[in-house]
Amino acid sequence: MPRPDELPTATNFVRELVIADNESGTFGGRVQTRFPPEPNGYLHIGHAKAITVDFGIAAEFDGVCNLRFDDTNPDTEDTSYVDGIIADLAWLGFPIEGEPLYASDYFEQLYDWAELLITKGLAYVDEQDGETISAQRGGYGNAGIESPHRSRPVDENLDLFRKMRAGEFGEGSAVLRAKIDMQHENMQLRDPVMYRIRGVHHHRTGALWNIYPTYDWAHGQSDAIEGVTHSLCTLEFDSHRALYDWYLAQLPLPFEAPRQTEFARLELTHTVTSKRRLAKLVEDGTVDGWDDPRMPTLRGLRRRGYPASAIREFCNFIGVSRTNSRHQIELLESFVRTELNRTALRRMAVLRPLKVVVTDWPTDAAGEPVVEMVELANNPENPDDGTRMVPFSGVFHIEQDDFMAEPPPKYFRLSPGREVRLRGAYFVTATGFDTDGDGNVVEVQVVHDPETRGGNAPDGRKVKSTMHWVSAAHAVDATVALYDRLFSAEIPGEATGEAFDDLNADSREVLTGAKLEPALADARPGQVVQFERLGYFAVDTDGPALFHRTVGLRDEWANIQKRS
RNA sequence: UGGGGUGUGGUGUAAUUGGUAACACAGCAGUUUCUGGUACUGUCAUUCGGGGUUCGAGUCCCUGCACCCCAGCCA
Repeated sequence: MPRPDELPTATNFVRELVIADNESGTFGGRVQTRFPPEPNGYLHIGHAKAITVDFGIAAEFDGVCNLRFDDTNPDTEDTSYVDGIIADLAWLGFPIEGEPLYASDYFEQLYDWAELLITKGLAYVDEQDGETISAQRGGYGNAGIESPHRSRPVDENLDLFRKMRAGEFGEGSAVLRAKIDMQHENMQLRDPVMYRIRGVHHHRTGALWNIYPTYDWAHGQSDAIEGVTHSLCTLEFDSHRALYDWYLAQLPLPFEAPRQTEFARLELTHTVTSKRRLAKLVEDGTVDGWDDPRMPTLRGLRRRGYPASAIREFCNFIGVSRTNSRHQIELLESFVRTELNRTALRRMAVLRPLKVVVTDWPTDAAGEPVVEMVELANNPENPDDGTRMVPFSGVFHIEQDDFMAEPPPKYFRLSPGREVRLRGAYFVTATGFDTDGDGNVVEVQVVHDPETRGGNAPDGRKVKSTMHWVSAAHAVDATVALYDRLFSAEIPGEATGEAFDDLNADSREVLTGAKLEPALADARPGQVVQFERLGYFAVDTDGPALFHRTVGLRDEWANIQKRS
């Protein structure tokens, strides 16, 4: 199978567009993009796609991609998000050099340009309230009504606008509007608001400004100031493009006007990515925080153990199109498995322990059970990772799932009278078992074949199953958190219209009695290892007393059970 | 309701720009295997519906249909 970084990257319409621009010399062969998050939340998997597209296109054509914070709305923005976004970006593999850019750095230029529009008779101050303005905008197919202030003289507009800036008007008492066309079929062009009055503290400009530009007035102009050529954004801005172009056409730009191109945002099954919903999950305590391993945030995925490279490869692979779609989260998981299969060290851990006693196990001179060390590969996919020694003795734990008193067809694991292999150790055969009052198996007795030491039978006989195990006397205790989809429905909210109706109440199962092989005591925070036959598990930030299941292994037995 | 956008297998993305549907995931059937993992092999669509142009259409034309976006002083 081709390694992820060798997988063919399909072309896409954005790349084709840039190539065409370069051939026609539209931007003089220059390519510049930008990634423009608003600092009011943390980055999530959807941003990861935008990031790989924005940075990827720039890199591919030897251009630059700047990180620019779109901090035009002080109501919700905060420096802590700025720092968080920069950190997440670096983790994903896109460290920024030097200082990031901010739309707020251009407030003065934006203001000057606004006065220019007023002077040209293309903008006016409107003192009507929001509801009135909204009502006058009309509706789809319905006429708009012009504001009574629409035709006030330039001087009056200028005077009013300067007073807005000076803080002489109260919050919400006036706005600056572009004078375009109240009958336009594109609602975005029905005299959009350019500035609103806000009396709140801005995370960078403090109390300097009383007025703040809207997204539409700030974004294209910021692109132009920076020399962006290809302004890539998501589909919902399609109807804003006409406005983007209109503003730019009225201004004396230092560069050729940038051009906006929209593509579909990334949606995943069983996942929500709207900031509002993610914030609510945190606020309601449904999850532990923005970095809860169940969150689709970059910090959540990171804590869960998702390798940044796997996320990048996934984003590169899914392509860029204009089709609204939702990718199966299984595809992302397959990229995670592919990467982890190559890189994760193998270890043995028993999540739900069942005690097994080897009744014919030898004792030493002191009458203690003999302890043998068996050698196991750290990663069969990568011999360079070497081997480790694991203690084996007469009492050990296996997975409760790995023994059945009455095995169904196709069940290959341990059951009375059946012989299986303990990975790297011995062939054992079950001779008996004990149950508690409820009929649960609480102990299994086995006999071992000394000839099979190391895991192979000299007579060449085969067993159907190889199982993992952990010596009881040497086991390290740990807690393991198993995760399932946060939302049980493929499309959260599809049935009822409310995503939270589809919350999976069992998205986390915490197992406190897990038994680990000794080597795991040295696992580093954040390290991801494979628990053999179970899946990949990430060491918690606080150390190996807690593991998070990143993703399970593909499970043929589970499929067989599902079918019957 | 006006405008804009999008329809290719179960899912997502391709198709040398009119030349006989590719890749991945999922599924199914096998091979290999000291992980029921990995790896490998095979199998799984005629391109939203209906017309038309053409030797030839996923690509062009006509006509329906479905879904998404736009009426924040959010981005």
